[in-house]
Amino acid sequence: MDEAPARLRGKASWLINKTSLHAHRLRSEALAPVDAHGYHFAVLAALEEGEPASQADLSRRTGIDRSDMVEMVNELVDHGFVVRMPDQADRRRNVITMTATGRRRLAQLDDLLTQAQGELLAPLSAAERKQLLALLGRVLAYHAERSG
Amino acid sequence: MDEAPARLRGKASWLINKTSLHAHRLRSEALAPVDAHGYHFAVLAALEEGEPASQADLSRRTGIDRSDMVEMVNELVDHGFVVRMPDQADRRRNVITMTATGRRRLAQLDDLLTQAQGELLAPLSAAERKQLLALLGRVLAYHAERSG
DNA sequence: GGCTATCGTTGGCTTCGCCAACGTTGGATT
DNA sequence: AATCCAACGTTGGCGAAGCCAACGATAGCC
Repeated sequence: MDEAPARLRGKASWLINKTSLHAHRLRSEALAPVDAHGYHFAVLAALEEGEPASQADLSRRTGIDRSDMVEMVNELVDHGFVVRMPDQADRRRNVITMTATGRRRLAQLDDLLTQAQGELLAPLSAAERKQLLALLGRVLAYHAERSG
Repeated sequence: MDEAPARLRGKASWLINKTSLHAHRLRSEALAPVDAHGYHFAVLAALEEGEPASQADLSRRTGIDRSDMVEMVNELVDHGFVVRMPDQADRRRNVITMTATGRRRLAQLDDLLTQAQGELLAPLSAAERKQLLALLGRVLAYHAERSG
C-alpha cells in the first residue's frame, strides 16, 4: 500500500480498523497450525475464570453471540477440551466444564497469541505496548458499560 | 456484556478487535444520516492529496481493493462528488477528479467522523487521544511497510 | 512482434457479527 | 393452580467487509 492520506492517518476509526485487520491476520496465522479459532481461546479463558458456566454465561463474558457460542462449544467438545452436560438444577441450561486437555489447550493458545501480539506490536517498546493496551482497555471499558 | 476474562483483556488482538467494532458502529451511525459510506471518505481524502488519480492509484493509497473501488467510484459519481473519465494518455485507466460538491462532501464527512471519534475516545484526555493515535500509527506504518 | 504487466470490471467466496424465531423450562404474579 | 413473562439452547439466515480469480483491453519492454 502506498502512503495513506493524512486525513485518513488522523482518523481513529481508520487507524483502529486497519490495525485490527493486521491483528486478525496475525492471530489467524498463529492459530491455524494448531487448528484453533480465535473464539476458542476466548471461551476457554472465560471458562477458566468461572467454572462451570452455562453457554449464556460464556456469551455474556466473551461478547460472543449465543448462536455462535453453540458451534464453538461443539468444536471444543469435539476436541475434548470441554464437556457439555445438561444442568440438572435448571434444565434450560448446559453446564460447560473444562477438561485437563482443555487447560493445556488454553495455555497453548495463550502462548501462540502472546507471540502473535509480539509481532503485531513489534515497533513499540515494552512501555509503549503497555500504554497502548491500557488506553484501549479504558476505551473498551467505557463503551462496554454503556451498551451492554 | 459482563466483565471480560483477564486473559482476554490482556490480549491486544482482542482489545483492538473489540475497539474496532465500536469504532465501526459509531462511524456507521455518524455517516448513515447523510447516506455516506466509510470508504467514501477514504477515497475523497486520497483524491484530495493527489488529483487526478486512477482507480488503481486510489486503491493503493486507501488499501481498498480495486474491485471494491469500482463500486465506490460508481456511487461517488452518482452523487456528483467525483467525475470519471477515460485517460487519453493511457487508455487502460480512468481519470478520477473531484468536483466542488465533492470537496464540500469531504469536509462534511471529515466533520462527522471527527465527531464520532470524539465519542469513541470520550474517556481519554486530549493528550491520551494523541498518544493512542500515534501508537496505532506507528504499528500501522510498520506493518504497511512489510506487506505492501 | 511477442512477452509480461497493468487497468477496470465482474462475479464470487469466506468470515464475522448479529438477529429472529422456535420449543423448552423456570420463576413470578395473581 | 393457572397464567404470564423471561431465559436458555438451537437453527437458520442476513448483510457487510475484505479478498481473490479471471477476463478483455491496453501499454511497455526485449
